[in-house]
Amino acid sequence: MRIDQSRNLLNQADELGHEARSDLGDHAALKLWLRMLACSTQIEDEIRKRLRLRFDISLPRFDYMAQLYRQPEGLKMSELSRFLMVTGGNVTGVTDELVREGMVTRTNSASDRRSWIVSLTAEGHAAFQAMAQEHEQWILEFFSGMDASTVQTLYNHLGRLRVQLVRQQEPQTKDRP
Amino acid sequence: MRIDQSRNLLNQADELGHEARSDLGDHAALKLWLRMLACSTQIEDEIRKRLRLRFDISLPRFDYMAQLYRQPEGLKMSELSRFLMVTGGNVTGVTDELVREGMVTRTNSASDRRSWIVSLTAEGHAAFQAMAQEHEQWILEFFSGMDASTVQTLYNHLGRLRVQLVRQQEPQTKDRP
DNA sequence: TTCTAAAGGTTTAGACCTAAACTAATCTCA
DNA sequence: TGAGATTAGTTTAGGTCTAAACCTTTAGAA
Repeated sequence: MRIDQSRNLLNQADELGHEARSDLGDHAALKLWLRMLACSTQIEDEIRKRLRLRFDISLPRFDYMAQLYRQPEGLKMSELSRFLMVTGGNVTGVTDELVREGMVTRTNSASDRRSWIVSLTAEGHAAFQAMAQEHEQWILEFFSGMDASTVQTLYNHLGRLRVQLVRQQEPQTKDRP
Repeated sequence: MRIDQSRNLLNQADELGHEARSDLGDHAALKLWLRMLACSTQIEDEIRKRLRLRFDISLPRFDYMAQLYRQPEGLKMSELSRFLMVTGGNVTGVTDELVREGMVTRTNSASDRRSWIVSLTAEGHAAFQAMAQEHEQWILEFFSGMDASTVQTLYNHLGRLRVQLVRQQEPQTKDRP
């Protein structure tokens, strides 16, 4: 057979999935990025799979409910769109479905007749709480091989990375006097 | 206004995007995961945007060409499907498009009349090379705030994480004697 | 007030992906 | 050898997302 199936797990991790765009140069940053992407993709896919299997819900809808869960007073559609980083049309569709299933309600905004205020129903609140609890256990499982100080180190480094990314990609310094 | 818009960048990084599923508990692993997801998503979205802008190509097609680039002798459709972690139907569609644009060719397999061997044309090879070079510069830019030793540390930690994930999620030990 | 620009939300067309049904070729093994 | 299982690839129906056109309401300026 052409493909050597007996290579060890470490080499496998190098070649599986996204870690394969790097054949031009081999700068460390590129390799880091591809490995980070591979990890994220793998975890996200597994979460997606488990959410579908255990609760018959998609990840985008889970994220939608998570945003409402932390905002008991509800959110405008446009705020949801911004927080979830998806288009308004998408929010409209997901909201329609979740309303149909009794998970959220649309209320007229008192101050703006164009707006809706969307919030979780009691049923939606309870449903999300149950899902979130299990979701957190999955994450603990995925990272169970990493000791606490390593987790903290990674968390700090990625925090700095994130700040830099935000700075790089939003260079519009809109100073309002 | 209800939303405090004057918070600093660090707090912003905490609350933007995916880092918002964590209101139930606050275990470190969960926070790490959400931050890692936020970083990956942000970088990936930016790459997607730039690929579209500069080369009018989608990220999936870029990844497809990357796989062929490192396999000059070509790949079977099924191998592409496995390496890219997408369904066969998807590979069929992307291949059709890239063939139509002269980037790849389908050749009959000598040993298996069911199979195609897909490989980059000379034009496809050159096109990918140009894109990959620029792509790598983008990555260097994104990680430019991180010193070399930090990059290496992250790379190693994520390597161990990846190995563990593979172990956890493929527990089927198919020993063939 | 009234005209215009902007913002909130919806609809529509289309990109990209999957699962499942399908055809054709290959493999297995009694 | 030959029936059944498996594998390679394609097609189809449907889910999720986006961009852009659209309508309504609000805000700002003359």
